[in-house]
Amino acid sequence: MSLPRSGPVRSEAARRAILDAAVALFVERGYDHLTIEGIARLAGVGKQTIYRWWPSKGDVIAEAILDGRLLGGQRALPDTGDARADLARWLTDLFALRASPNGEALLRSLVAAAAGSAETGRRLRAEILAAPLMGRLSTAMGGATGPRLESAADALVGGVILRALSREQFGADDMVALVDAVVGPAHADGEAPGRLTTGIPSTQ
Amino acid sequence: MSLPRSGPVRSEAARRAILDAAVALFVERGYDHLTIEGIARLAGVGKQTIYRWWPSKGDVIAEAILDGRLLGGQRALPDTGDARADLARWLTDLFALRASPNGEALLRSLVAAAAGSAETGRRLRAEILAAPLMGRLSTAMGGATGPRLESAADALVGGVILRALSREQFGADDMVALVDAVVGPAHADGEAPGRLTTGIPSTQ
Amino acid sequence: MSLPRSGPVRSEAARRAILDAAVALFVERGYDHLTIEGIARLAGVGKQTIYRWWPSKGDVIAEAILDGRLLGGQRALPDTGDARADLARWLTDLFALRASPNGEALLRSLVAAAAGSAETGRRLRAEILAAPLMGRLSTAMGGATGPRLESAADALVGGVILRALSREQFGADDMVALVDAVVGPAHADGEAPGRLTTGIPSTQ
Amino acid sequence: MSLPRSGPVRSEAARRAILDAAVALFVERGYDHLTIEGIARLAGVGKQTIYRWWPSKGDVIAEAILDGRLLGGQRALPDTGDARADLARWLTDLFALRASPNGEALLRSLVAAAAGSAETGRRLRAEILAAPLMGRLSTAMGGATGPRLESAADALVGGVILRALSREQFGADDMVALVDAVVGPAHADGEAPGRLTTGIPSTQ
DNA sequence: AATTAAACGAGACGGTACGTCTCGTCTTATT
DNA sequence: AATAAGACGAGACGTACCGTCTCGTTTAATT
Repeated sequence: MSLPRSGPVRSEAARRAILDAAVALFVERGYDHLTIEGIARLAGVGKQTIYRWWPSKGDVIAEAILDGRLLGGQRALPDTGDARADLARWLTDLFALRASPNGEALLRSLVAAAAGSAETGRRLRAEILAAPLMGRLSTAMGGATGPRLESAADALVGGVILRALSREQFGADDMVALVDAVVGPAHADGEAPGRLTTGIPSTQ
Repeated sequence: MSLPRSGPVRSEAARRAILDAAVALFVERGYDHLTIEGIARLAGVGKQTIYRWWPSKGDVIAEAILDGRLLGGQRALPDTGDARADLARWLTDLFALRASPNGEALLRSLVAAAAGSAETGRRLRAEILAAPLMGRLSTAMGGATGPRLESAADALVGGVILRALSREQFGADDMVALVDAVVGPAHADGEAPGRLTTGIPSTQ
Repeated sequence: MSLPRSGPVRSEAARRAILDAAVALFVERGYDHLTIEGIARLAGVGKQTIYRWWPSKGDVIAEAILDGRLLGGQRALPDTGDARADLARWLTDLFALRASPNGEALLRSLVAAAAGSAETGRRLRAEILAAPLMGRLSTAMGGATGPRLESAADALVGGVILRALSREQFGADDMVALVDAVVGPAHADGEAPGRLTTGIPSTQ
Repeated sequence: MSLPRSGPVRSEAARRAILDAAVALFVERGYDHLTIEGIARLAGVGKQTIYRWWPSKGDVIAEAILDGRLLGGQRALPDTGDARADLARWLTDLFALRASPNGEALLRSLVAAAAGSAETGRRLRAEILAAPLMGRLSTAMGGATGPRLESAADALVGGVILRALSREQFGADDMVALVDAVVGPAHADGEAPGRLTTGIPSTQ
């Protein structure tokens, strides 16, 4: 039951141009050098067209994330059969944002965007902590679910973010240590990895 | 062995006024509304006096952190004998930045500052991950040290940061779950807390 | 043949406010205490609105002169029938810029503006050497025109300016002497004023 | 009756270095780009050493003029026997400040300095209107002296300055016209130059 | 020789203004 | 009515100088 309305409808072309431009500038210069004027200029769009549909640059970025224009590839997770190694590998990729040049700076920029915009913060976590990660992590933890699983996921991703913020080197070994810290170390014998030895077999 | 130099010496009064003003404005308005002009105005100082000694507003904040003007109280950790509970309590405090009004927003602001300034990032992690936390965490983990301990600390603090960024509610229960995820769950019996109950020592 | 352009048109209100403010500050404080920020402040206008339309404060003043906001009254010339006396009187007025308080300082300020801005220099001379002066001077010189007339006008006005620059006193008598020097002295008898009495018309 | 004073005496080396630096920067960049800091830097001198002895940059320039570092060559006047031609030639030189590159800009800069500093104004006129010009001009005017002569000199030099301010072209012909306007035209016959040929003595 | 005091180089300080950039709002002509 | 364009008031950016004020060193005249 919406009011019938005449006149042109929202331009999808403009919307796309804006998001494309925003992503391009974000990747190139980072969140805090990102400006509405710059986006409008690059997109060939009037500033008002941006302000009409998004309240802030943070929300433009949030929508770009939702559209998969940022972080899109981050959802895929390798599957080598070794869940722990897969997780470590995926975290390494996250840290370097898929090995793109300046990927670590880009991750920090995403964090800055998240700090500045509630919507971006929500979406950033939702996208990173998406199904593949949670599934594999649950497996590695012997089927954990609920708050315990969520906390573990937060701990993993948060650990990576904290290292990125501190500009510390963070190599593959550290990622393994991080996974160990959260999932528990692998066992010397052939037993399934897991924190508990209650006899309930890890289904990994 | 520095070159002897004549001329007036750096004004400690100006330095203090600048850091005080920066902290006040940071707490009040957040990192991205923090401006050099605002700091200079409030501190009663010329802008050049700020630019003379700090390359950016991020470095001013970094020095404020180092001076203990921000996060100062964060180093203390309760000691009730129950290391796990103490850690959970301390994380709750961190999340809400010692229960100050807008404490969570302040934490996000610190993250934004860390994202924007390398020095702030380094110092933020260094100050948060200071001795008390590491000591207690090591205890709770059964004496872990080295990369394993650092990773666990990153995981704990990073988990809190990620939640803060995502604007999710994060109550005391969630903190306990986070500690459990990283340290391992408490035991029903009186045994020493630890991840493994098999008697097999952590080989890490 | 200009490109068709959409968008708002230049604000005449802003233009007027800027010129008014510039003139007020110029008269009050002189050219070298005139600042763009001061003009913007007094005019209630953003700085960019000034920079958008004028490249420098000199050009703002140049436009004010062209608008008749400065020197406006300078074009009128008394007409008592005695062209020589009229010229001397007018030069006296010019020297003291119509007897305004600080008029002489104002004249020096105009000279400073002319020295600093090409456009102001052009307009200053054009406005001062306007029709009334040239007409009367031509009469006083017995109908001179062309370079000879222009040179005489430059000599008269330049003489006044040089005295103003040197801060020498320059009274009515000196003005008469200046007119005499350029136009030639009055004759004792009732003959027409002029330099040559040979009856040979000046062909210059 | 000065108080006995111990301590070092004013450094002549510093004084010279300052004036040299001031002249160099003035010639290079013009009066309004001339700064005390720039002079101090180039002279290898503390700012206070300048402020100790001169109240403003205008007074530094005024002293440089007095020292003959600026306008030094301007006092010489050619002597070809034809006073009118000599004057025209000298005015041409003045206009182009002895044909130095940017000489005309330099003249305008001197005018700006004179407009801004009383002492510079006084000295500028005094130096330009020095003995050689006055002598030759008096000759060309048939022995005029006193206010009449001064007025004529002002008219000549002022005419040149006004043209320089207006950025008009001003060639040798115009200089001749200016001399004619002030001194009177040359005669076809060999008679002595002068304004009146009637034998009626100038009553001035 | 020791003392005293000013001149000197260097440069930190609180300020003002520069010219540029971006903000978010508003106005126009076009589609 | 939505758009591209862009003018507007506002104000922060980082830089350049202002004129004043320490500093520590150097240099003379006076003790």
